[in-house]
Amino acid sequence: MRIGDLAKATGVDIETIRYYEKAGLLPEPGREANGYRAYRQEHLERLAFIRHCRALDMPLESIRRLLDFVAHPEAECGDINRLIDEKLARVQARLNSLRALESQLAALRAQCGENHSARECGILHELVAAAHGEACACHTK
Amino acid sequence: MRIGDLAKATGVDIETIRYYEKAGLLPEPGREANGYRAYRQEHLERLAFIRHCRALDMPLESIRRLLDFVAHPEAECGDINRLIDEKLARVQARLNSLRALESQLAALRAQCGENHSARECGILHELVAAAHGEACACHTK
DNA sequence: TTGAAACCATGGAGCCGCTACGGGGTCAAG
DNA sequence: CTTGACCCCGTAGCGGCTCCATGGTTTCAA
Ligand SMILES: [Zn+2]
Ligand SMILES: [Zn+2]
Ligand SMILES: [Zn+2]
Ligand SMILES: [Zn+2]
Repeated sequence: MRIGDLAKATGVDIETIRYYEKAGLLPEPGREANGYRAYRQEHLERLAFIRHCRALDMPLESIRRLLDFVAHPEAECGDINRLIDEKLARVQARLNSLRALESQLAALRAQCGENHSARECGILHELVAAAHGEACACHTK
Repeated sequence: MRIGDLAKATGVDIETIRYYEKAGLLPEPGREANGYRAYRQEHLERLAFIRHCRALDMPLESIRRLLDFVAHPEAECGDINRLIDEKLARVQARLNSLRALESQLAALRAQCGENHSARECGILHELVAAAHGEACACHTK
């Protein structure tokens, strides 16, 4: 399997595959006589593993650690749980801040109805007023 | 006002202030005889404006455009509305994908209760199985 | 007066996870 | 013999900082 075949089989961009190799996530494949990378089934599975973890938005460093566990199945899995728990906590924290952000933006947006000159735009007014230290619609409460 | 005073007054890191200047968001201040930056009230307000926008997670490019409106109050504010609307849409899209991610991670986490060897870890099993093309707890639905 | 601590300056590298480039080599079909 | 589809490598760019190295300036106290 050449890199293009692997890319097609997994839906991963060729450059990304090479990047994973350089990042130490994907083991260096053998080479054909002309220097082309020659992949085998194990690479395909490994790449699928990586992409599945990426679909869960795990950072490459976490994936590296998960791959270590795959390679050393005798280790205790406590770190795996912790890794997921921490990721979950980060996602929930981000959810909370995004929810707050959503209502702030909505409050700000409500300050301007139709088109008019920027001078009279409620949105711009809020932003400038807040920069002067006054209360703003988006950050009250 | 020297850069350290401005930093203290706004809570913005000194390096970040210099970065905003280089990025064209903060106008170049005058200099003291020794080359130190000399800020005035207008810089403080401008920086507060920038930070307030950043608190709304607006990218620097959007802030640049908002500052253009402050400088040109006769322009129509339609673009301001659009800017907020687009940001709001992006926040909501991100919220949706994060909500999905949260339940995926929770489902995955539920695969492993207590500590045991990685070989028998439900989490690792799911991830490896998914890489083989089998169904996984996190992505069934 | 001296000397340490705290401030300021510049330019460049590093973070993450790619993505896009530029400049080349390889190989089969027409 | 040329075209096009592949492949190789190395480097730079994205955003929004953050940190570093190296060196000059100010400010205070001993
Ligand atoms: Zn308006
Ligand atoms: Zn606000
Ligand atoms: Zn487990
Ligand atoms: Zn899954």
